[in-house]
Amino acid sequence: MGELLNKNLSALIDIKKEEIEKFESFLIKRTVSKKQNLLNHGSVCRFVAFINKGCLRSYSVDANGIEHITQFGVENHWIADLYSFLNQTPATLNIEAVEDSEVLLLDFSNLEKLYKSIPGLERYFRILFQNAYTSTQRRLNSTLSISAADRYNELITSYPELIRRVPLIHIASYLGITPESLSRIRKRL
Amino acid sequence: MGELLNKNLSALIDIKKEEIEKFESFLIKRTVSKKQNLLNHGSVCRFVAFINKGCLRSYSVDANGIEHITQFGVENHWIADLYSFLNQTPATLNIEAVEDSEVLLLDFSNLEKLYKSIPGLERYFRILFQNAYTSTQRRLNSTLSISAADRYNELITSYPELIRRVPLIHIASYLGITPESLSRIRKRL
DNA sequence: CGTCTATTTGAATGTACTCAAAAGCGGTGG
DNA sequence: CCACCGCTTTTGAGTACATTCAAATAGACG
Repeated sequence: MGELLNKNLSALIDIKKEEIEKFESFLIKRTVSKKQNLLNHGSVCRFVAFINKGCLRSYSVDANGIEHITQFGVENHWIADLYSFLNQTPATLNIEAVEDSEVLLLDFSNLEKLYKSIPGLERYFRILFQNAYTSTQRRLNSTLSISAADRYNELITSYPELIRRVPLIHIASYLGITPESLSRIRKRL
Repeated sequence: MGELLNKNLSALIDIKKEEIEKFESFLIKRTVSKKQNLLNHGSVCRFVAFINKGCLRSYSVDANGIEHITQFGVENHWIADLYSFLNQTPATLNIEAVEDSEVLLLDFSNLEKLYKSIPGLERYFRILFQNAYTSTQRRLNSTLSISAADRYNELITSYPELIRRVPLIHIASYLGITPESLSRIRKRL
């Protein structure tokens, strides 16, 4: 079901074959076609999703109707409205497929069970959250420290494939600027 | 040594008395007086610090010499340059005491040892990072979605004591605006 | 081929910025 | 205890940059 997930787990923790099988037995496979939503804001996020194939984005919509992208997720990464998931409160984020995608869903109550029966998972998610935390901190710091143009350059050098897979309108949203501003930044290069 | 830490641990995980004692035996107590640095950017962050008393801030300095505060830490919270700590690379952040403070330092190599000998710690830090991650995401989202004035209001309603303990110049830096702008925002209230 | 969305371009606007300076405040030493 | 000094906060004026609004062009997809 999840060779990719299998590798992902094994790369971070020592985990037995039967533990992986158990883990995978709790996952639900789902396909999400382009532009389709995996999560709608307002409903509780009942899962974390491991991306097997494709690309998704999570975003909020502000009071003026402007979208703000919190995360792009590609193969081998997890995506969710984590705050909603952890507190089982209505989501503030939407999650939408940028490409036709395939995800493995892990349910909230199942995750709690799995933490108990596969102790190594605590370590796995500890490392995952640790990395997610530091990269979000770095992104926040960039947002506060450097110009949109520099952030754009940083982004395309760190994730060059993103430009090919994601429309600029979403890149602009991720960077916190308008599509018009991004267009002008790109013209100057 | 750390009644506060003791409570903090016990609130999140099941942990035995002797495990807490073991944990605490690896901690080094240190006082940091106001304006003194606990960490200088450029040197490797060898510790995570649990704040027993006082208030510290972590911040970066950008190419124009402007400070950007990544975190305020008060009693019962941890502070570090986590990226530097985890990768044992030179820190990009400075950590400075805003008030006379007392911290308990946990060394990098000791933490790895403790993860092995006290399995519950994985869970403890998993939860800690999980929370840190979601709150940083929410802060990032606020930075991109709402005006500085609204972010200021959000901050003082969420952490009213911060205004009393931290000079406005630092609040401005945390919000990503100049002290002049913050002063004007406050005048309009 | 036609429609819908993404991207680009232009012009006018506004908000936060910089720079400069004054006022306020806290702490230290004589 | 008061005077001074340094740092914080406020205020003012001019500027710069991304934004908004509008419209044209380009691309993707059925």
